[in-house]
Amino acid sequence: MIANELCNCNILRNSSSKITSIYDKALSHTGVKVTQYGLLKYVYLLKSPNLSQLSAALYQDRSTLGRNIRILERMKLVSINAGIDKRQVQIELTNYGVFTLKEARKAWELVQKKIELKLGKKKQEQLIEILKNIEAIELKL
Amino acid sequence: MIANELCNCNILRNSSSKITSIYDKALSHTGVKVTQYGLLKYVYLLKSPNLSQLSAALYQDRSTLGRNIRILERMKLVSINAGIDKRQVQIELTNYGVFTLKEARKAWELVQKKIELKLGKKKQEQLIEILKNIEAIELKL
DNA sequence: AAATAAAATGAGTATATACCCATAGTATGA
DNA sequence: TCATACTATGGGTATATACTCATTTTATTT
Repeated sequence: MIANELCNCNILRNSSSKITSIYDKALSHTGVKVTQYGLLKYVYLLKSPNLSQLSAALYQDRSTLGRNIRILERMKLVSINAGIDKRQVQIELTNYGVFTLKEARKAWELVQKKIELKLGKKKQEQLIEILKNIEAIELKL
Repeated sequence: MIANELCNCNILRNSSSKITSIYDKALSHTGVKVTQYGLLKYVYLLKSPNLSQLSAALYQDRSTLGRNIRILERMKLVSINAGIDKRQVQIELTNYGVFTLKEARKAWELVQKKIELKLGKKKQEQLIEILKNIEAIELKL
């Protein structure tokens, strides 16, 4: 009665997990994981944002972001300071954070290219297109 | 110097997260999340497996499985008993677990169909194909 | 049979994630 | 200006996940 059809959700979860571990291994010598690289990148791109700005840019929960950022702080990659508005925290890359971001960027470029080669340009583009579709889905539930 | 190109890994992570929350909402009235539904389904399909069998079927870490199964045990959805080989634990669905699995299955079918409609058959198939490619990737790192 | 190897699991530790609620600070409207 | 509403964040709690190491049991090899 219950068969084992492919679940869109679980195949995506599995692929996501698999590719995350590939990227993590490719970045491992830099000391950061691909998720942390993403965070550092946005702190850089948004030029010392506060948590709400970061979480809006990353479409992630603020408290999640807060926790993840505090890990980067422990790792001396970012500093967290009170903003002029004292409710806010201003997040800045440390020098070590900038250095690490650049190293991670090099490693990221390599693994990204390798994946693109393995997958081929056409499938790569199809994937992006389909995932955009998925992220745009709003089901009435 | 550091631009914001699309990262295969992060777009997959985001899509995975997004679609997980869609499935979770669709299943919410059954009391289980889509990941837990997947676990229940495999306990059913594998007919009271032990942890190693489950983790092999799901390509997941054994200790992860152990923790997730103990959550299902707390929820009275499965029972965990010692096997004949006393190292093993035998995992069985309770009656409530079977009932919940069936309810979750109905909800899963609905949301799965809705997603397929939104996405279209062609993209659906492309997605599966591409994700299989990704899961098969073995980079020498 | 005794020693050793292998298998199954659990526990410790850690990250990533989200939800809800409390609190502190700021802005706004009467 | 004072009460109220809004904003930014932190903390509690919970799930999902993986890695490493210890322990218990079983299997294998002298």
